[in-house]
Formats: sequence, C-alpha cells, structure tokens
Amino acid sequence: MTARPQRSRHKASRRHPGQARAQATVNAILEATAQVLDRDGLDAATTTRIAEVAGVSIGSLYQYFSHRDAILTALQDREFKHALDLMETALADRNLGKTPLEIVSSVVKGLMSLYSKSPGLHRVLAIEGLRVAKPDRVHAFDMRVIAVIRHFLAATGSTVRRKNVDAAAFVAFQSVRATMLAALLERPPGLDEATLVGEMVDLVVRYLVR
Amino acid sequence: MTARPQRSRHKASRRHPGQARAQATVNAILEATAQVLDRDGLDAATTTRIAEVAGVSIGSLYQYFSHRDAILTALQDREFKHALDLMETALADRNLGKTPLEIVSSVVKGLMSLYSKSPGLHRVLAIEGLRVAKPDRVHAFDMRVIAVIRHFLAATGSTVRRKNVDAAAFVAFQSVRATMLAALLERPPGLDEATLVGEMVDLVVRYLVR
Amino acid sequence: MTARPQRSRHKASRRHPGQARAQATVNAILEATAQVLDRDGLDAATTTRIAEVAGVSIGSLYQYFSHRDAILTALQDREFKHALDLMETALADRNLGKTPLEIVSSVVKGLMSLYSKSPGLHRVLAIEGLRVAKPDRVHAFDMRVIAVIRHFLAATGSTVRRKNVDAAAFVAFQSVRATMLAALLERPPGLDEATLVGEMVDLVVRYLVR
Amino acid sequence: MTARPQRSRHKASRRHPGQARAQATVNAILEATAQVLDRDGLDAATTTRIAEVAGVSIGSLYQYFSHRDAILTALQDREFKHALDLMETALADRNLGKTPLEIVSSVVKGLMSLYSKSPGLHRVLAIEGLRVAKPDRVHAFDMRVIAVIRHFLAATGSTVRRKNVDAAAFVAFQSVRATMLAALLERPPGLDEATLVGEMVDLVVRYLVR
DNA sequence: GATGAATGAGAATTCATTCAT
DNA sequence: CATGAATGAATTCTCATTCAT
Repeated sequence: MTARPQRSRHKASRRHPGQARAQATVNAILEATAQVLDRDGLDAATTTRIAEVAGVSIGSLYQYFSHRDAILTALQDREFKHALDLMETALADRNLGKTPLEIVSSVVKGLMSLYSKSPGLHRVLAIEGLRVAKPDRVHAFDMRVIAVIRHFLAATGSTVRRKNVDAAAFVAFQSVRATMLAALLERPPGLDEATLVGEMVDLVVRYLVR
Repeated sequence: MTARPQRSRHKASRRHPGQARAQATVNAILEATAQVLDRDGLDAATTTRIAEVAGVSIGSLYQYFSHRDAILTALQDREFKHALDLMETALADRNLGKTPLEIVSSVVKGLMSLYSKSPGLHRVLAIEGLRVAKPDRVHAFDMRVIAVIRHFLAATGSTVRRKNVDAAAFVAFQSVRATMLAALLERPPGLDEATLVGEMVDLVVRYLVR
Repeated sequence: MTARPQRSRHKASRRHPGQARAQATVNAILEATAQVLDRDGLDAATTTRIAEVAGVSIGSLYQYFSHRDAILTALQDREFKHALDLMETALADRNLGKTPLEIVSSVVKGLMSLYSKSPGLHRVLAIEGLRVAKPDRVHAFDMRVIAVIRHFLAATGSTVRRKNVDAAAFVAFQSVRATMLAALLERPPGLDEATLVGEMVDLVVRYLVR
Repeated sequence: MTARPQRSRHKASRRHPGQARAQATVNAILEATAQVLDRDGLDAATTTRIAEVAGVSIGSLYQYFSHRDAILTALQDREFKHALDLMETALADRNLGKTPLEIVSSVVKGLMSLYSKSPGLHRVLAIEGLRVAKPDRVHAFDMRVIAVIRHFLAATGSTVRRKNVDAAAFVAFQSVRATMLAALLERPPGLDEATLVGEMVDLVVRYLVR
C-alpha cells in the first residue's frame, strides 16, 4: 500500500545555486567531501559526516545534491577539470618550442603538486573511485587526457618514437598517475618528491621521445 | 562506501584448519570471495553472498574467519603470494644469463596473465587496496616486490643505469601494475594485450637498463 | 561513486518460511500489522512500529518481507482470502434451495462479523488501502467477488431482476461493504449492528431479487 | 503512510484573508491541492509541490495555512459544502411536488457529476478521509447529509417505507457515494456512467420508497 | 561442528516547518 | 509581506555478527 516517499527522479543537482549563500553551501559541501575522502577514504564519506564537516544540515546537503553520489560526481568533475586545465596549459601550442624535457617536466611537476595536496582524494577519485557503474567517467577523463597528449605529440611531430600514439599516451599517463599516487600514499624510503619527479620525467622522456 | 559496522576487533582467523574438510571449506570461501569481487566488486561481497556462492552457511563461514575483513585479508595474502612467486621465479638467479629484455618480458607476461584472469579482483585487492587500515599490507607487499627486484638488479650488476635502485624498482613495478589494470578495466581502443605487453616491456627496459 | 546498498530486487517475500519458528515470526508480523492498521491507520504502520508490536527486530521483519509494502500486500491477501471464502461458502451450489432472503442474509452477516472485528483494518485494506499503484489488487478482488456472485445468480436463475448481472453484483457488493464500514467506523446513533444487517439485507434483496 | 512529522498543533488558519489578493492566493493553493490530490494522490501533495503548482512560495503558503493539514481541512470544507449545496437544492421544499424518482434521480446525477470531475480528489477527501483525527469531520458531514435527507423525507410524508429514517438516509447515502467512487476509480467493464446512475437510482428508490 | 533465524547499529533520504533576508 | 535556504526528526532498509538449536 501507499506510495512510499517516491525515490526521487534523481536529476543530479537540484537547483541552480543562484544566490551567494547557496553557492557557499555547495562549496562547503564539496570541500568537506574532499577533506573526508582525502583523510579517511570513501567509506567514511557518509552524508552525515560530510554535512557535519561542512557545518551544514543534511537537509541542506540534499537541497543541492539529489543523492550522495551526485556529490562525489561533482567533486570528481571539479578535480578532473583541474587536472585537465593543468595539462592543457603545459601542453599548449605556444610551448611547442620548448624541449621535450622541459615540457614533460612541467606536466609531471604540475600533477605532482596537484596530487600531493590531497593524495587520498585523488586516489579515490581517479582509481579506487566510482566503484561499479562509473568507470565510464574515469574512462572519459582518461580519454580526454590522451586527446590532449596526442594533440601535443602530433604538433611536436618528428621526435616521437611511438607508432601507436594513443596507446603511448595512455601508458605514460597511467604510469605517472599511479606511481605518484602510490609513492605519495606509501612514502617508500628514499623516494622524496624531488626524486620522484626526476624519475617520472626520465621514465616518460625515454619512453616517448628517446 | 560500504560502511561495514565492524563491531569489534578479533584475531584474524579462528582455527588452523587441520582437517582436510576444513581446508576445503576455507578454499571454497576464498574462491567464492574472489569470484564475487571480480565479477561484482567489493560492495557485492557481503558475507551472505560469499557464503551462498561458497555453498556454506554463514555460521560455517564465521567458524573459519572471525570477521568479514579476515576473508579479504586472507585472499589478499594468497594473491600477493602468487605475484611474488611469479616474480621470484622470473628473477631467479639461474636467469642471470638471460638478456634484460627476456627477463623483463617474462615478468611482464607473467603479471599480465595473472591480472587478466580476474582484473576486477586485482583491482580490488591491489588498488582499492582493501580500504582503510590496509595500506600497510599493500606497502609490505610492495617492499617485498622491490626486494626481489633489487636482489636481481644487484646480481645483474653492470647494466642498470639507475642510481637509486629501490626507487627505480618501485617506479617500474607501480607503472606496470597500474597501467595493466587500467588497461584491462578500461580496455582503451587500440590497446590489446599483446600491444600492452610490448609497450610495458619497452617502458621498463628503457627506464631501467637503457 | 560506489555501488550503494543496491536497493534490492524486491521479490515480495524473502524465504519460504519452512521452519516453525519462521512461520511464527511471519504470523506475528502480520498480526502486528493488522493490529496497528486497525487501531491507528496506515500512517502509523511504520516498519519500526510493526516490528515493536510484533516483538521482533526490524532485521527479522526484513528477513521475511523484502519491503514494507510486501507486508501490507501479504496481509491484504490473507484478508481478501477470508472474505472470498466466506462468500463462496454462503453462495455455494448446495445453498441453491434456500430462499434469496436466507442467502443474502448469511452473506451480509458473514461480512458483518468479519468487518466488525477490525473495521479500521478493512477500511485500509479495501478502500483507503493500496494508495497509488495498487488499485489493481483491490480491483482484482472486486472482480473475484463479482464472479462468485454472478455464478450464484446464474445458478439461481429465474428470480434475478437485473439485466446487467455484473453491474448489479458490483453495486450490491460495494454498497454493503462501504455502508458497513462507514457504520462501524462512525457508529451513527440508532444504527446498531442488528439494524444495520437488517437494512443491508433489505437493500440488497429489493435491488437484486425484487 | 506519509507520516508527516506534524511538529505541533496550531490554530487552523492564520488570517482572515481580507484583501482580494490574499483570497486569490488562498484559492490558488486550494486549487493546486485539489489538482495534485486528484492526479497523484495524498502522498504527492507535499507542501513544496502544492506551492509550486499554486505558483506561490512555501513561505507564502504558510502565511495562509498554519500547517499542511489545514490546507486539506479547508479543501475538505469546500468540497463538503459543494455536496451539501447540491443536495439541499435537489431536496428543497419546492421540489416536494415531484415524484420520488425525479428527485432521487436529480440527487444521484448531481453527485455523479461532482465526483466524476475529480474522482481521485473525492476519494482522498471522502474515503481516505484525511487519515487519522479527521473521522469526526467526515462524520459531521454525514450527519448533515442525513439531516437534509431526513428533512426531505419528513416533508414528503407518506411514501417512505422505512421506520428508522436516519438509518435509511445513512445507508442510502453511503451506498451511493461508495459505489460511485469505486466505479469511477475501478471502471469495471460494462458499468458506464449512465448505467451506473440508473442502477443507483433504482437501488435507492426501491430501498426508500418502494 | 553446522545451521540459519534473529539482532540492531547505521546509512540514505524525505519533507513539514521556521526564519533571516 | 514574500521568499526560499536551512533544519532535523523520522522513515526505510542493509548487512556484519551472534547464538540457540
């Protein structure tokens, strides 16, 4: 009997946060989520916990996000955008004149500083993240990253020694991402950030450019 | 998420399964868990589901594992052991005579076949990393892998072009592991298993050996 | 992210209550639900309340009913069955010899005693009940009642003065049901049960048979 | 279900809407509520939904109605009034000259057209009976209906064949109301509105007048 | 030893109502 | 007066774990 609460239609976000206060609340929620994910991982990011950390009631949380997953998705969008912006900047056409070493170095350093601020968060978002059903989002991001790299390699022209450019871009990006995150999370002795950057740059340059 | 209540901390396993039947039950449970993890992911691996698939009552399940996590830990041990055995074999002293290419190739192929049998499982075990509290286990495994690689590189002697051998081993292993799993899970177009192996071998050889 | 608890597939009942204990629990739950519905109405029948009244944990409740609605459905089945049995008995072929007055009288008295035990419950189940989405169940019941009546009227033959027998059966049954429930719930002065039965019988006999 | 928290008991309406604009707002809210109830049922009639449909902010809604229930009560008053007006008109003293058939016919047709415009609404108002706590209101309405009928029957005098006039009025009215609503909601085959009216008239005339 | 019914803490989500702007 | 962001009590449902049989 009865038309139980009607598990809502789940549009991903409930209202256009027009007002300043609304925007502030949304930001607080995203920030809180990032913090909780980074520190304690996905399981700890319950709606209650997020609302607490954000200093907001659960009611408010659901005013802006139709369901828990929508928060994670929004956060992922935000962080993926950061990463893409960063790579696009480093690989912009105006950098075509620079040496491969310089360019790879700037990308690696950029990712390094991005990840080292909150490695736990990026691990959740990029790898552990999106359990079941959302690998598409990660995949879509990866494909965009590859597109950026491919575009750059194409413009660079001559020096690339790979036949399958997309495959190479995929391999390079995954290697850098995963190794960095693993290093940041495990902190293996003798592998400080500077060393790590050096190794990654060398790995990629040798692989891609000779 | 998951948020398993985790009511209390127990000792990890209840009995040393002396009898053959007991051992069979334990195996059935581990096998069932691996299957469920690989197919449906961590959230689907409820104790009930595992017991069902294993053809065992929950009561029995708890006879052999004090709590859910203990099953995952045991499974992780088993898989880590597989991977280590594999690498030890490939990097054994008796292979010192082979060319670096041959050796790297055998390691990469070995990992590839290991992962490709159940990528979902290895993703859960190695990357999702059994969530909270288990990074130490992953770390310990990584350190053992590095030790194996270091031992081999040391024995090999001359050809290694890295100063910090441990760092290099870490970088190489993480790159191979992560890229393989990502490729198996995302299946990016134009990156079939053979190509992938080729790329990984090339990546590692250039990085480690010149 | 994450495969949230997986709002289960909702098969209406979870396990065949094979054991005696299980059956007892199921009965306790249905009985508790009936009681709560009768006394306090549909809104009061929360899963928590039902479990409390049944002297059972919510966990147990969900062991036997996949969701709240399934309890109501089961209860409805049970009560509909009662009502149908009652009518089938009164209208059985072996009663063809009795006078219309005797037969109508026995049906009306039967329904009266059924409803007067828990008028609130029957109101919920038959009328208020099954908010949105389940009118089909009530409708299906009504159609079966009509079939029973039609069968009887057909067997009776001659005396029926209605052309559209199904319509007449519908009108007669709805009138009796609704009036009885309204009278039992409102207890209008001067309309005790005996009077009510008399009036209903007269209403129906005049309408159906002359 | 619904289970509206119902935080506290207020006086039923906040202001006697003196101004025209205020009255317009109140009407818009009632109209919106009627629409939502008719189309989607009680559970869908959330304050938010009502405010939306009425084109009013929730704030404004609460300016005119102290709590959700007050809206339903007001709407019920309005519809009860409609029904009573209708019956009073049909049963007015100036109709004493008409035949019973004519009079019953006009009442039945009137109710029919009233209900058929929005059967869902009347089901909610009259039968679901505004849940808990409101049976008194329904009862009061029923008593007024009976009074109207009694008054008429008394004036008519001779022809009525019932001893207990109040009981008869109750029975007749409940039968008509419930059967009509059930027919409108279930739409049983072979029972179109015209047939239904004919049956109801016959039912009542035979019962009341001979 | 094995079984599976029972338990209950905890998670997500809804919605009536308030109140600062 | 109007607005709509914020609140939080209340609800449904899940799943690890225990323990009587």
